[in-house]
Amino acid sequence: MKITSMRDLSATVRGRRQDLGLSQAELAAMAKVSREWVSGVESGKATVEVGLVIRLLAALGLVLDLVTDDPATVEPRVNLDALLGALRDR
Amino acid sequence: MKITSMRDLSATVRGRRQDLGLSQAELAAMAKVSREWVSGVESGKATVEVGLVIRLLAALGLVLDLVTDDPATVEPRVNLDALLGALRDR
DNA sequence: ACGGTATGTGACCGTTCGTGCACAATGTCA
DNA sequence: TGACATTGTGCACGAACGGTCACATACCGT
Repeated sequence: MKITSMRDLSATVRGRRQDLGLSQAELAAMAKVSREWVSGVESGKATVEVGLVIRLLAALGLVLDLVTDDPATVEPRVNLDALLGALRDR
Repeated sequence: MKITSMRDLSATVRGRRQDLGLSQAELAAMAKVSREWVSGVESGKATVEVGLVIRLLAALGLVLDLVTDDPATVEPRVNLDALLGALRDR
């Protein structure tokens, strides 16, 4: 599953947890976080700490794979529009 | 690149940024975060918000892929040892 | 319909985030 | 070696974290 937003992440977490037949409380105990925090992740809370997320994924038997978006790109390449836009109001 | 810890993530971010020929400041502007924050990520800070990390990876042209650790598993499967250990002191 | 479990949500609290700034340390290139 | 850019680190501040407790709602098997 490609993760480009918190929606993708939350959906994958919930689906995997249910596939494993775990409650939020059980998963929370395994990952050493609170049940409410798991609920937050599954509803797409974007401000959760990435370290805890990695722990959660490990408890679910999920591994993050980081791949380049554009396989053809070898030469250094910059999104100039994004860069200029971000720099405009500085 | 498989991401199982913050070390993996930070190393990948730094490598990719340098491949693109970007400074931390440029990358920070593109992802709309502070330069200091980027420095923290690249040094393995585990408490950074996952939403900002996703923005950063997008700016780097990187996509997260979430795959199951054990491809053979179809039936619900639980790491009972981990679960019991976590529940023990409750 | 009923009972128990599971999940969502809000408030409170102590802690820590992310930003911005300043300065030191490091790297780079002529 | 000497500018200059880049990166690391500490501080103060407002904002928000994650844990916990409480309660409401939703779900499920019988």
